[in-house]
Amino acid sequence: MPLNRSLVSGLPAFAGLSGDDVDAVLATARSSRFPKDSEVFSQDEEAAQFFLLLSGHIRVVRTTPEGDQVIARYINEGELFGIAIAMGQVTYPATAVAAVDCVVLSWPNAAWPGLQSRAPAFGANAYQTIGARLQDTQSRVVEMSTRQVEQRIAGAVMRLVQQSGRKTEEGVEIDFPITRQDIAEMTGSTLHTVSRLMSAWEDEGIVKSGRQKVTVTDPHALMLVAENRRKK
Amino acid sequence: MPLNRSLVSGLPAFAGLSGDDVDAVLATARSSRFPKDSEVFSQDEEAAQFFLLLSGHIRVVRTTPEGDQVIARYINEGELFGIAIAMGQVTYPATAVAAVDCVVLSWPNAAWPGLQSRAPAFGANAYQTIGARLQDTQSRVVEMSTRQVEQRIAGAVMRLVQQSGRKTEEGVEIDFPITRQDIAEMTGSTLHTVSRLMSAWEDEGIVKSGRQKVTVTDPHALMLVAENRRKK
DNA sequence: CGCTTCATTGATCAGCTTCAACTGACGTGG
DNA sequence: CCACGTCAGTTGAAGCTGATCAATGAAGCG
Repeated sequence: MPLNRSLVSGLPAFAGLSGDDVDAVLATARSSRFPKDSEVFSQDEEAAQFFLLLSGHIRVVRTTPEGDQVIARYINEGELFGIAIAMGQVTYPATAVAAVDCVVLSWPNAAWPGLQSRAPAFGANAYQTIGARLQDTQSRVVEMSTRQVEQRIAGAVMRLVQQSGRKTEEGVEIDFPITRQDIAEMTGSTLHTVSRLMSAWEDEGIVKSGRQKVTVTDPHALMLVAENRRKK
Repeated sequence: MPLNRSLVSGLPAFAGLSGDDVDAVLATARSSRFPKDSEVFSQDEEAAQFFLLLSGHIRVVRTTPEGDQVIARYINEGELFGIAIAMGQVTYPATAVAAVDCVVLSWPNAAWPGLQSRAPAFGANAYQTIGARLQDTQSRVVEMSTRQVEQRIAGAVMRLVQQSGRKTEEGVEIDFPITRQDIAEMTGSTLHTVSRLMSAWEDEGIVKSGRQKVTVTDPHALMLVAENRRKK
């Protein structure tokens, strides 16, 4: 069963491609399901494919030799991931875990050169994705070097709701289950500190949160926290 | 005066190119000198060119709106930098400062598409550079999240001597002037902490350092410090 | 229902920043 | 060429942020 171009035609990764080009790219792809908590690929594993997330949310995690985990990023619907091939990497530098049930497209790496020549815009979009991630990651280094934990956590939560927020009657909720531990691993902190701060924010009416759930009720106030301009 | 291909033919950025291709790439380049402490390009400035460092050392710095500075990386001889064009960026995300007198090649961004088709391997090498920097930066995030300041500083010094070391009779010296403040800005620390730790290392016979100068006399011991496996 | 996972909250403490003062090296202009 | 100003580095003291340790509670799951 061939994949329908309407699945992907609106995505940034396919911007600038003709309908025929889209079909040509899809011809070498296949679609698969990954249940919640399953791994799409694993750190240091030989990179044989690259991926696009059709639906769901994926957590990209790096583990140190000592066993410490750091969340490199969350992948949202429509984004490419695992594109080691486009960076000239032989292995995946991190593990990709389905944060919820996911549907992904995958291409064998062997298809990459052909796609490059058949639809150069597709390759260019992939490179742009990598460039954007490099900038994001640099910004994260700057943030970790210059802001305190509370500001970093506030910033991380802001970004999560902006990229993966879902409106509810209470505010904007992060669209997938996320623990205090997860937020700690995104910010270079501990679940204890995250818990304390989120409790304090809840008292101030900035967020509402529960088990694996975070809802921002006052985004403006959270922004002020992130910028350290809140009146205490 | 045309540039001689022998200037660059051994560099990774030109790997896989025929001699004619190298000449074609060089045809659109021009060479210029930047004296110590001058800026090659500036953060948020519109990106009009991309660069390759022929000789010298360049410091790439990000400045926050609050005025905090973070050193994103040092560029070594033979490396591409300022390749915003390859990441689809309109402005430079950081400032590039000559750490010593430098010679750089520069290309107008307008030449990029032509180079891509004339010598695709050149483009591929640029993308590989970006991919490698993304991995480096991710590793830095992991390091900042999981290691203490002493380990991070030791790791940063190790990397500097590996990438830009020059053998002397005392050990391996970092090949350009670097201050405690610079090392602090690379590691998310302060010049005071860097100074204290380097003094302690000097007492232990691991390094010798002076004004804008760092020499590692016992790389193995420094590695142990970086891995937190030193017997105190 | 018992077990596991996730979250909360208090108490303690240390690693690192911040503040402050001082020293020595460099270079430059009179 | 020397005096002085600036820059880089050192080191002590104090204090705070955030980690660590510990214990308890609540929610979900098999």
